[in-house]
Amino acid sequence: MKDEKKRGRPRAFDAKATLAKARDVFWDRGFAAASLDNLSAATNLNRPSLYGAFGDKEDLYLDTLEGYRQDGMYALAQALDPSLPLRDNLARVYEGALAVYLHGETAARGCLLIGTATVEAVERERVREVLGRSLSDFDGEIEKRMRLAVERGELPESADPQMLARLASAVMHSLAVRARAGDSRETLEAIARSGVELICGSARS
Amino acid sequence: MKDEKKRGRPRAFDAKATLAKARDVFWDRGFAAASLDNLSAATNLNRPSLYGAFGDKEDLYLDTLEGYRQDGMYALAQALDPSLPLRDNLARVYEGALAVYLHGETAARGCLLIGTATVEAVERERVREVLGRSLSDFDGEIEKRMRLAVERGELPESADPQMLARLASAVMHSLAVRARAGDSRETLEAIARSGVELICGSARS
DNA sequence: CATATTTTGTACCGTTTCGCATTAAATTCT
DNA sequence: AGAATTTAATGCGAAACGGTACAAAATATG
Repeated sequence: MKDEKKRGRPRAFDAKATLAKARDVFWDRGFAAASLDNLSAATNLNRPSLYGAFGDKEDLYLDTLEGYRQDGMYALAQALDPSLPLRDNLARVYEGALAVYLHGETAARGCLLIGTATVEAVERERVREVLGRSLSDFDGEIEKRMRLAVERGELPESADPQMLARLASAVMHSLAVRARAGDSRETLEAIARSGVELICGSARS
Repeated sequence: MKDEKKRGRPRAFDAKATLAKARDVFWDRGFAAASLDNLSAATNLNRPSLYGAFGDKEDLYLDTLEGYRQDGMYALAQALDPSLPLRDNLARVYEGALAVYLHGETAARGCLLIGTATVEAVERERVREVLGRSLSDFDGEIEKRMRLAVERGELPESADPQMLARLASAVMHSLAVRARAGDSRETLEAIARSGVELICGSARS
């Protein structure tokens, strides 16, 4: 399913690598301020090639968002390894997020979705749909782990897995915004630690 | 200090009302996607008048952000009325926020700062500065109330007012993002309730 | 009333924007 | 080898962009 020789002239670029470069442009500038010329320069692709391969600017943007979402979900599942205590799971989630969020040149980039899709969500339905789905998928994955924690006794029976998951996500949303607002790594790590403590606090383990 | 008769032709518009209309445009479209024509149409002001009164687009945007920040700080101080229990204070903060965030035509607008300034913060230092200051001022105001709560015994001595305040803000940040992502009022209210419960949970009152 | 000063409205400028039309190049199929 | 097909590259073009020059209008001052 990989190397089906297609008929015409072969592509001189790797679609995945191109998407990654386009993603970085959107990440820094946002969707609206990223011009096709910016994207063309960053990907070393002419505008017509970009257009032919990915569609218009919004299509390309949605592609990068979808890839980012999938990468995030994979990293989340890794961090939530159920053989580790819930506390460690959450700490790993935040640690991994901060590693991504703080990687910026002039200023930290935060989260691609929260940092750049949120602003477009009001007027672009497709963006709003991806953003909404990304957030709720994220919640859902954490919720699964929370439910397991209740079953195992890591959390008391009275704990509400769905709500705890949403609050765990809330801390991440805040880290994403604050990173982009210029908060220091130390501050963000302190918030992450306190978040873990508060959410796992009811666990007497 | 109000009605100093200035020399030339008087202004035919109210600066504050104009800023409010411009703010609405930025709120829906974001800074980058809001054109001077959009702003001119919404404010019923010609572009040169806009420019003369508020400077360039970024200046105008920063003005609206600053006004929004001040309004928010005032509303926050009101909600944190120290004659009420901490629980009620937090609930009022979130209730007031949701009333603002859910007011949208097609989709909910969320928070002007988190929804539209975050994306510009990376490349526009002045926006990043206002956003950072807004977030930390907000944290600080809640922190004051948290410290009072510890003094009064609403929270245990072991509670960390600064961190609890930052986590209380985190819930707000999440509400802001989720509103714009299309979450329902019911969902957001449930998150707010759970947030209050979790943060005030250590209070045995 | 004349002058100075500020705001308003029209029109315009150079640039950038997105998207596409067209042609050249590279590969497979016959 | 030649036809068919897909991609690459150049360049165009109409529209939108932010910003400003300039003249007309409206007020205060002398």
